[in-house]
Amino acid sequence: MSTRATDERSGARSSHRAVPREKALTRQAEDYLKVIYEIEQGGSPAATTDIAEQLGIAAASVSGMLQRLARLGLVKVERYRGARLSASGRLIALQLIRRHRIIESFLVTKLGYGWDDVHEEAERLEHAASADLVDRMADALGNPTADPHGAPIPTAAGRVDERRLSSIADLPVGARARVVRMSDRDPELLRYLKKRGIVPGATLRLLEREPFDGPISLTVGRAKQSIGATAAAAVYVEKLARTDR
Amino acid sequence: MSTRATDERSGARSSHRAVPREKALTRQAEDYLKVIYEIEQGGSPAATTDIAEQLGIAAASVSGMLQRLARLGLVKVERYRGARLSASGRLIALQLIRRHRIIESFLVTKLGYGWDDVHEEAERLEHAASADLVDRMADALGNPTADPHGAPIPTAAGRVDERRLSSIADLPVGARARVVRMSDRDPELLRYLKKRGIVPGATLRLLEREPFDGPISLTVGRAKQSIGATAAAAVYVEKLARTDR
DNA sequence: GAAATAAGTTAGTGCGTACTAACTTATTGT
DNA sequence: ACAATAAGTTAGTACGCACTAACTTATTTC
Repeated sequence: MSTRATDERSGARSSHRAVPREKALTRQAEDYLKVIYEIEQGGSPAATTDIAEQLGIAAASVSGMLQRLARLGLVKVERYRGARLSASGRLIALQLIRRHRIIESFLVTKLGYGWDDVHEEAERLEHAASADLVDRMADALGNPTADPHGAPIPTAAGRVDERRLSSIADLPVGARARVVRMSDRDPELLRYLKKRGIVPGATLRLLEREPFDGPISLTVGRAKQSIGATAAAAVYVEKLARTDR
Repeated sequence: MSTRATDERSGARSSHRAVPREKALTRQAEDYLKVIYEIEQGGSPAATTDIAEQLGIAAASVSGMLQRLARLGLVKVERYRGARLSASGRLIALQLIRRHRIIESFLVTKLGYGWDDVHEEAERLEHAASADLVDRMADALGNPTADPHGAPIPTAAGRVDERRLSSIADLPVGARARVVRMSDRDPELLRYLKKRGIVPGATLRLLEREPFDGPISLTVGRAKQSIGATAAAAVYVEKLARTDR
């Protein structure tokens, strides 16, 4: 409650240096960095089309913005190959994700939002909230390490657990697993899954999987369920030893 | 906790009508409406230069934006005369002010911010927070009717107490008055005033006033103070009958 | 490995929102 | 009343960030 950093988005002081340091990014630029980060988590550089699709804009617009971000030193672009975040771009993306997840947690815990319904609100607030505010929210929540969907919250310095988790869609038949986190994108889907008991912490066993993205049957607790491939891909799990009972 | 309006800033549904209905204003447009509202509270239409000064931009830029706002039916502009809000512009301004004040209250009450230090944060959040969020914050606070600086909070429908208050600067010598509210603009000034006991609810008596915007001496509680004209102009009061003790 | 297709880029356009410079209208002081 | 000054406007420019259309480079497939 004591050491508060001075506002980091006023852009007032200049301290003329060669490197064109953080000049208060626009909301759009921030959004690009975030989706590039997320796409990169898949292993390969972020392709123009993928970024465009995530943001719901035309691919041509992305080409333009990537050049600007490259000029700002936030991404490295290889022409016709895709973009990767630079260290500073990555930091910004992680801070944004931190904000997003803390805000989601706060909305759920302190303001009675449903966990399936906070994404959009957080999406807007993350660009407006100062680092100070986010730290205070985190304090008020007891500095949680995961958000309501089970996603890990990066530290202010940008450290996160980036382990790749498998989704239900990747599980072999017969495997037992614990739900660790789920995508926060689609409220409908989240409600659907919640109704079926598929929430972070739940334990499940995969019974069988039809080919061609067919239904996947599994037990959740002692209930037997059957879900589609899209739903399965949105649920990330941690495998449990088969010998667990 | 039940009836939540659908998001009012998505701008997705069209329902083609003649009137070009609210198409999700930009942050800037919203800011213009707010300062026009505030200036208009002074009695006369908002002059271009005044708007420019409040927003810290060039007058020429304001002329341009006023035309756009007029096109959107949010203000009425009389050339070379200034702008007034239309009914819909006014509503938007009041909703923004509602957001601002509820957010300020929330930050102070629930997140430990100092009342002298919330303005800037609220200034950003008010554009990002949905009506739903603001209502939830208001609920969590017990639906306060004034913010930490004593400013009245408009209802969601846009009703506010718009009585003009006099500032300390307007008080006649000898008058007793109670501090009702103060400008939230300048944190420094607020801290200065707070240190002197000049906060909403405080009672004071004006002892004397030097001419030419000279110092004003007054008693606050039983302490005697002397403050400058600028500080005095930022404190709004309600006169008390001289016979009060 | 050449043709077909997919992915990516450039060019040109439009809108929002700022700027400066130059001009016009309103107000004020003598 | 008229010159000086203040206030406001237009014109032209720039940048961010989107778009479509047309072109280029990669990848896939026969």
